[in-house]
Amino acid sequence: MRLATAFMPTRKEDPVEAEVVSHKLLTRGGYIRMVTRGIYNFLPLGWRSVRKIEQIVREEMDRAGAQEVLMPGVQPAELWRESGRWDKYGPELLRFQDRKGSDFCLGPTHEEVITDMVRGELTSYKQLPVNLYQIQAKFRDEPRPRFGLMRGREFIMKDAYSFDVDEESALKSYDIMFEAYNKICERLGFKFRAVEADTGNIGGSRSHEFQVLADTGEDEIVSCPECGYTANVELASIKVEGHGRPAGVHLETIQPVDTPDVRTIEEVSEFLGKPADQFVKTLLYVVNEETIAVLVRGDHEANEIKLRAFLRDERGIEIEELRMASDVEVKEATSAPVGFAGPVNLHVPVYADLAVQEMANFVVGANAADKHFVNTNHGEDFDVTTWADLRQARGGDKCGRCGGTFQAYRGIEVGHVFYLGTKYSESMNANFQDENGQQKPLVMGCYGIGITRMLAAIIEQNHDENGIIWPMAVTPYHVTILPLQYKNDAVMAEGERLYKELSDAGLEVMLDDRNMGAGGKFKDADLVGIPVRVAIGGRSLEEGVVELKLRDGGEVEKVPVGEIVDKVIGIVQSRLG
RNA sequence: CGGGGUGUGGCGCAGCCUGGCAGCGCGCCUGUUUUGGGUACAGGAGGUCGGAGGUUCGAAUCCUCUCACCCCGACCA
Repeated sequence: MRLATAFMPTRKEDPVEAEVVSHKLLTRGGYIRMVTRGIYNFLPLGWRSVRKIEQIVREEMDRAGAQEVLMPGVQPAELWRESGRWDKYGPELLRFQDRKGSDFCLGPTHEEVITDMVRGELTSYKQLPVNLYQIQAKFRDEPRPRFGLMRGREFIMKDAYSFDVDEESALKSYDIMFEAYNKICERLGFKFRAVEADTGNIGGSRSHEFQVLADTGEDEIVSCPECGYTANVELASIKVEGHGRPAGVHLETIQPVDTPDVRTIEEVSEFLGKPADQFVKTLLYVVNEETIAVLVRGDHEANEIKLRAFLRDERGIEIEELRMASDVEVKEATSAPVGFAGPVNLHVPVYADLAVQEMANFVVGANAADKHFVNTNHGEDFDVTTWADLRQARGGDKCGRCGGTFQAYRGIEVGHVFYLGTKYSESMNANFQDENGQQKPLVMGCYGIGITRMLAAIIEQNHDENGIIWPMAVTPYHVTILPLQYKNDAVMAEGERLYKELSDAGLEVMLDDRNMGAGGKFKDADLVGIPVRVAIGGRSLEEGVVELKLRDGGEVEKVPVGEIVDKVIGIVQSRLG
């Protein structure tokens, strides 16, 4: 590609709305442009890298025995009504009507369509297992798109769906996908972790996320160096040492204190001069119309996913609705404004996190405006209905599996694998006949990879202050040639020669034939991030050499013009593996 | 959805408070200059000031409504 006529609009300045480095560099480097919030154009360079990522994913999916299909972006409401998700999915599902007034949506995921596609076709156990995938644009009307390609509303995803005869076989399919995802992340050069995860509203029971480690990631994960247990903080189980208060601690008498107009833990903590870990937070939730209280230590975070699992598994509650109580409901339950809720004389079920069990003489809200209690003790001043692990894990917590100490990381979720079971096949009547002639629902799994999110994640892990540093596997071009003096015919001719010979050898080559100064060419080359750079200057050319430099480091190397072609080919081939 | 903010040539911004010629830097075009990390000078093109309504002799500026976008909190590939 010749830059003189290429559509590669680079910029000197960061886009004002960009927060993270991948968004800044993709925009400045001429890879993407925003069309409207959460929706992007992929310019020629950006699209080349997207297609390379797609191709790697495609190769690994095919190798794992999956078959590629393409489903529509526009989906009829009937299928969603059949699965029950038309009412459950919420405003993230973009809905609209056709000219006849029939309901449609833009596909945020494709369980319904794929189940519809195979039902009536996969009718015998002899046809199974089958795994189908597609690479296609999804649309989710995210409440808050941000960070460029990391959380768009329209994004490219690879989604795969497996169909098996029973759970055992389905878990084999799951493991095959799990391995394929590891392979894909390795080929893309990611530093990543496969972590145990929540299943969200896709449904199902077993699930792993593939998290690329990056400080800008939106997810928090913890990992135990002792036993290798790694999980999203939403899910990670925490071991609590011992039980109850430390022996010999003297229990003080509960006392009310005035706390005028201080509500949050930080405010009260500062006001009373006590650290947050001597507070107990009282959070009110509404479960199916009933108000409940959840207690966690002041410096801990309650975890709605654990709470949900606890209510379902330990309390046997069929959860229709679980949400934080509204201001009005808080007032009803505590007869105080928001910010002063506490467990003393609170007439709702009280579920407390295990960490609270070890606390004594702590501070709680007094269920009255501008008042808190100090020296509060569970068992003395209030009763806890049930103790449970209800908080989010964090670095330094004890591993729930082995008692080791968790390390915390931030991650970008680029992939997610689910064991679905028969959730969709049952609701949508996708059955097959087993070897005994019995009708059985297909057992399913589903597997997603955010292709365009991966593009952003690669840059988050591969950049410096000057720009992108592409891994050879996904760079839009392998090598860039910079003839530095555009009025020097010998320099330009040498550029043309290298461009032709390297292209003829099968490499993807960029030639900066623009009529501009050397400085601008160097700046753009660093920004755009092509891994191999060959600079041709008038003086060094007279000495019979050109200058080779790799984007990921090292010094400029002078290479005789007769050797440069073979040398570059060697570098590119060795890096492509 | 809740809270905070911004909309002015392609990009980044000033002007608004206190109404009176629509400006600056970058980029772009022409010429000269420079020729190894965004050279310098001169000339030039390009804007319904997000939109609608109102106040006024006069509105980018004041008022009302509206739309869009950004940032901080609950979701997900």
